[in-house]
Amino acid sequence: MSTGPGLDMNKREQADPRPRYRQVADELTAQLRAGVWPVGAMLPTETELCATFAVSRHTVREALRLLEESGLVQRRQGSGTTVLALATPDRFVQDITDMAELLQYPQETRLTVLRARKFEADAETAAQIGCGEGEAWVRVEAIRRLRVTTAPLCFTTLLIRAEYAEALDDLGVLPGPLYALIERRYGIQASLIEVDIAASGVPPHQAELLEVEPGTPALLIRRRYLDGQGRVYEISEGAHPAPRFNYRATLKRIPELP
Amino acid sequence: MSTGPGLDMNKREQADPRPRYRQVADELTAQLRAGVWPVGAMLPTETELCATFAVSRHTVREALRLLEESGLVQRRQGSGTTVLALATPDRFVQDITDMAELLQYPQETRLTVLRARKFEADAETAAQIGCGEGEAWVRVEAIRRLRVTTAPLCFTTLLIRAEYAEALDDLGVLPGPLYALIERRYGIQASLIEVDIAASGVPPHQAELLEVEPGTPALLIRRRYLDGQGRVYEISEGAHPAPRFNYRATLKRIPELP
DNA sequence: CGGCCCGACTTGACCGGACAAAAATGCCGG
DNA sequence: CCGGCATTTTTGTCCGGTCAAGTCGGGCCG
Repeated sequence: MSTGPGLDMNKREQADPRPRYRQVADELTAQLRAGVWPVGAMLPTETELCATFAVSRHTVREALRLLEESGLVQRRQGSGTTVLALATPDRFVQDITDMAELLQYPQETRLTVLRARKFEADAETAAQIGCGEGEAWVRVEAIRRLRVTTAPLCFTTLLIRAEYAEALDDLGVLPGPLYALIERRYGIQASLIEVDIAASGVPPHQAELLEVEPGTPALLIRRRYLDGQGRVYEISEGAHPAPRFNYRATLKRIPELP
Repeated sequence: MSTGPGLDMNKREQADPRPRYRQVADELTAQLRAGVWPVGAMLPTETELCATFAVSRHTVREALRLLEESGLVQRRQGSGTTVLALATPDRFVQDITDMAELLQYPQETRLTVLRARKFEADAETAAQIGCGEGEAWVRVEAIRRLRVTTAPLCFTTLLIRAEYAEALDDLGVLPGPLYALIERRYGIQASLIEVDIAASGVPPHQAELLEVEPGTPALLIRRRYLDGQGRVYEISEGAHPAPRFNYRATLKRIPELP
């Protein structure tokens, strides 16, 4: 039953024979964009969506999975599907502008900027969805701005996530899914290694290797930060055969660095 | 800072009554890691895997989807499923080391290093899978090192992908899936904008905005590169309502930059 | 009135089947 | 020998159903 006009508007059958669930996902995205459901609202149940689009539940679920991977909605078993973000073209321009502006700051001060942005986003989202800033929903928009995703593991993602690890921790975003992916892909458990270079007394440019535990080497990717108190931080992702939590370690001075 | 439980609350996923397809995916991953199938080999067909694990084809497909998202295998309709990478702990250490070494180079020379690495990886993979360097499979390992994934869109990913856009183009990796995600999420078509700053005559630090077409503004994220001939490139991702291909545009001089 | 339990509702996982689409394969005639 | 065509193989999509697991709210009982 071709009820929805959105389903009928597939333009070129021969050029774009899109799968059904992609059509459903696109139609849902369009409705999200049109403001049918505001941020924080709940989508119709999967059964209702089946009736709406005249497809089976499997197709609806596949479409919802695509939307969830895109970061548009969030599904919770037993509860329902909620709208995470209103992804409009204006929002895209705003996001790009924000990130472009962020890149203009020196590397050392970006974390400070991000922290300030977090509270702005909290207030903005609170006003948008009409609840107090202390509510759990307030964090949605802030999290969206620096979302740690269940992305396929690529090292650039890993690196950039390590770069903002501290800010992400402040925002309440946990790197669990990423670690799960590392575990599945490499068969090891990765750990977040945090080093207070200022406390170690070793200048960052002279520190190369650190030991998390005696006899347990841990590789690290050098990333240096400077907080407001002039303390230098080095946060990295490394390979370490231990459960996931933040490690603190002291630096080891090395003689030479090519 | 807010401290809090931090990563501790993430540990509630310790007791896991894992879904079946995750068990299948883990078992397949383990066999991949054990070297049952070498890089470039083809996995058993889905029907055979159904018989092997005594599950339905849907479960096998879900497991293969997980593996594909993790970058371990590649599926092609009509052909089969092939092994992309042997993801061992040693490989993880090697990858981390590679990226850490890459980060030690100045930003301007990283692309040159990546290009050199590409040919090394080509030769290495060719020897590993036993085929000529001209074969298509040679690119597999190189692609894996800087894989453009169909990741949920996060702007850090987008930024870092833009940073290596030129290298990724050299490696034959096309940013199609990423654009498709941008399109679904924001309802617009994003484009890769390439600017030859040297030809425009405008110094990079004085150039802020560019016009792809008359009257069509395109935001850009500043990323400057220097190739071997001393030419400065600026490659960025922007919002532009046009089909996906690389744009060339001239820079516009701006008076001031904070 | 408050805490607890049970049931309705919703998503998660899985099955067995069916057909479509793309690639590989083999056959055949030039 | 080789190019074109039909067949087979393999993955992609979709259906309708079943059961499990988590969430939420209302009613029961202390």
